[in-house]
Amino acid sequence: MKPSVITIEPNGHFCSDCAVRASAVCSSLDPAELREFEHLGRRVHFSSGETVFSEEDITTSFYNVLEGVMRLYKLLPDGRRQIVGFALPGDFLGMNLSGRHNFSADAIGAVTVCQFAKAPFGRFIEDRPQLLRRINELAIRELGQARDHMVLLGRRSADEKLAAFLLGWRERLLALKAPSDTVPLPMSRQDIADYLGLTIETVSRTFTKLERHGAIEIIHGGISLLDPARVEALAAA
Amino acid sequence: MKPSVITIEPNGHFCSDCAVRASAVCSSLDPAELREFEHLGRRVHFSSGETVFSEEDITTSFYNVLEGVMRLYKLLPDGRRQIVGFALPGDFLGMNLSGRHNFSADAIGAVTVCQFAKAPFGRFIEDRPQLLRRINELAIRELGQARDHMVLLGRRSADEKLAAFLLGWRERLLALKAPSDTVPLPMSRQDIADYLGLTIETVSRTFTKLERHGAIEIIHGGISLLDPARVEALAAA
DNA sequence: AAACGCGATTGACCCAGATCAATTTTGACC
DNA sequence: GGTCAAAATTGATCTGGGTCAATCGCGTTT
Repeated sequence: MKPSVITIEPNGHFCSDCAVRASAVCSSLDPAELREFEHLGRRVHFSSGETVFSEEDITTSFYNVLEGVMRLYKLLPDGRRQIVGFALPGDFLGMNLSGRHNFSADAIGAVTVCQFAKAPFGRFIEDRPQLLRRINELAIRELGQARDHMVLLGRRSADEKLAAFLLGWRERLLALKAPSDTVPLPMSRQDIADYLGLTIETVSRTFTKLERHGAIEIIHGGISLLDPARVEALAAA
Repeated sequence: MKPSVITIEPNGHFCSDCAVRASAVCSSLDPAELREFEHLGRRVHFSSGETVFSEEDITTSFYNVLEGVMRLYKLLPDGRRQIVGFALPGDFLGMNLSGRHNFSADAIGAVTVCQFAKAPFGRFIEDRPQLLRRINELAIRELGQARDHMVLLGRRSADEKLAAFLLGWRERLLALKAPSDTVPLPMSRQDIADYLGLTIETVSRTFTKLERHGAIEIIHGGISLLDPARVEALAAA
């Protein structure tokens, strides 16, 4: 889909009111710094399915996710896709060494990001090591998640993959909303399959199987964890 | 295997002569800083198969690999293993958020590391943002490698996995030694299998198949790339 | 040099998950 | 509310890679 931007609101907001103020990279900035920081970023909206950046693109911006969900993925030349993660509010995107994004990012549903041009952001960070430290923390956290995901991809069965995915996703949403046994799944079955290294049919069948066994209920736009303990047992296996 | 240390040489070396001086975290330090840094680390040797640290251990040290190869892995409760990477000279280990290593590390063959106690290293880094920046670079590089590996684990066939592994391993060794079509493989077949999400039998059969097709030759302690172009074609697929 | 042990290879068979092929359900738009 | 198109489900069948089981090669020990 084309990367047409729906709305741009330069300076139309305040960092101090920002939903991700406490969790994003900005949590490392004091109020004075925040006021300066405010001028560097602009809110940009993307609608469902739009591509925020592509794998082969030269990196010109960093992004702070404010609202919505994004899929982060890599494609093989023949079209096979691996989703390497889902980005949620508070996530920071765009760090790399090569000068290119090494994965692509699409909006799943409506997404708002705070976009920073690379150069001014780089200058701002220069004399603020605590911001660098925060970015480093986020990178290290992601690295840990990436390693966990390698275990899932390399060594777990389809049932275990699905169960671990549901629990992991619920866990991540915990930071954003009240805990609940109803787990919204804004991404498609194909997205889930490409995240777990499965096919869409296997994802569908496995959901149905879990439902037949009374572990979950498939509801509109997500699933309900009827028997969390059973799902946890499956995921741990 | 027990973590018995073979040799300890406190201060028995100089950073300025260090083999990894130019590539490791220390490349961000100037000569004066390096002399101070020298007092923080101590060389520690491990022999083949010894565990340097374990997944569940509280992190008390950071490690800079000086010589040798290590396998970094995670275990599932039932014993399934996923190797999340191999560490080579210049690699930096021990960064984490939780206060615990989130993977285990064993020596493959003899290994020498430069070990830093967590607290003094943390203090040293405090007012040296360029060291922090260097650590961040290494973390981002690893994150990119981790994402590539997810694609391999989730979406590639056994043939592609092996071919990509051989080329990737050769590529990494390029930074350490002269380029060559002879690729040493210090790790066991089981290690390769656990890195690629395969079984030892499939690794063995796939090597044999590549050899029958004239793409590689299996030699003692490694393989020889007879037809690198063909292996590249397989890996790209 | 015989015996041992362990990693690697090879063969026979099997099965989890892929592939192929219909439906069925959902949702968006006149 | 009827018409499509896309997403999801379900069924039938196939297969890549796993499992189980020898066997081989080779360095080590006695």
